[in-house]
Amino acid sequence: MTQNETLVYQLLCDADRPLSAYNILDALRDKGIRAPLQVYRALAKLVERGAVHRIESVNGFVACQLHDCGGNEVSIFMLCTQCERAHEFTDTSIDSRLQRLGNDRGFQAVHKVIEITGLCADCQTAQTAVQEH
Amino acid sequence: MTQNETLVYQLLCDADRPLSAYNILDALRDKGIRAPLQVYRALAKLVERGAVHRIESVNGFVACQLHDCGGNEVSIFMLCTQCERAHEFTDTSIDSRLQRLGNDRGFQAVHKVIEITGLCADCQTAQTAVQEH
DNA sequence: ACAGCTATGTTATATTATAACATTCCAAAA
DNA sequence: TTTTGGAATGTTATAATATAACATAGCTGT
Repeated sequence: MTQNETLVYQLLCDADRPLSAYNILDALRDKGIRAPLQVYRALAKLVERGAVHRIESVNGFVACQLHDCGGNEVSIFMLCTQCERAHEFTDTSIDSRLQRLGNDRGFQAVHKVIEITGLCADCQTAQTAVQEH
Repeated sequence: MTQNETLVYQLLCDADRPLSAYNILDALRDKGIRAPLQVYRALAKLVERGAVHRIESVNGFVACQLHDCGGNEVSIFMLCTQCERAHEFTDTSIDSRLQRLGNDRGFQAVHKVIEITGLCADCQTAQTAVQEH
């Protein structure tokens, strides 16, 4: 990994939620990162390599949470609108079903995005507690 | 539907691919649309009503292609990088599996995004033809 | 040394989206 | 009829996200 990629990757690993490119830029200013392109270039490489995933729904980036995520299986993200955390899963059955849906139509899939936005369990209970209060 | 919503909706219905908000703005300038907000406001209403879907992977918008798309089932989009067309499907099995995946973790889903990017059947054959040529 | 490739840096600009505030329009209550 | 309250609209400015174009540096194999 190059210098800039390492910086960006480490930051994403330490973060507990997806970061935008400009979040990253701001966080790494004192480490020598000065322009958006430096961040976007590092991100592009990391994403290409599967070390980082782009979250389309929030225009953000997270470090891959699955050690075995070689890019073979689709990652499924659950995104909490409250705490902003992103949890990553895979599901073989959804994966193969989606694959077949494409095959049936002769569609040659290159990239798949599955993102669920809502309230995670923790934030639901927190919210209920406030309401009952 | 209001004036602006009608304009935007008609344009999207006539389009054969997702349009960006600024595509729409440009196309409707001579119809009285002058500012991004007019487009974004119309889009927000149309999306809320399920008449239009936002495509996260391309930051674009398409008219719903499913007459029965009441918003109950998740829409699955296949996006061709060549012709840029977006085809919309639903799949009960993926839908319920995804729902269960959320339920198992106590996640309260509000919105789901499923988008597959790649080459549609037509563009694959077109591309093969060129290569063989 | 030098040729070619990758990474880097820098400035400018394109694209996507929203904030803040003023105005108009219309329907329902007085 | 007037008023008044809400929705829709319009306008300007600006925020947030992303890429183009070009210059430089560093490294590797010949």
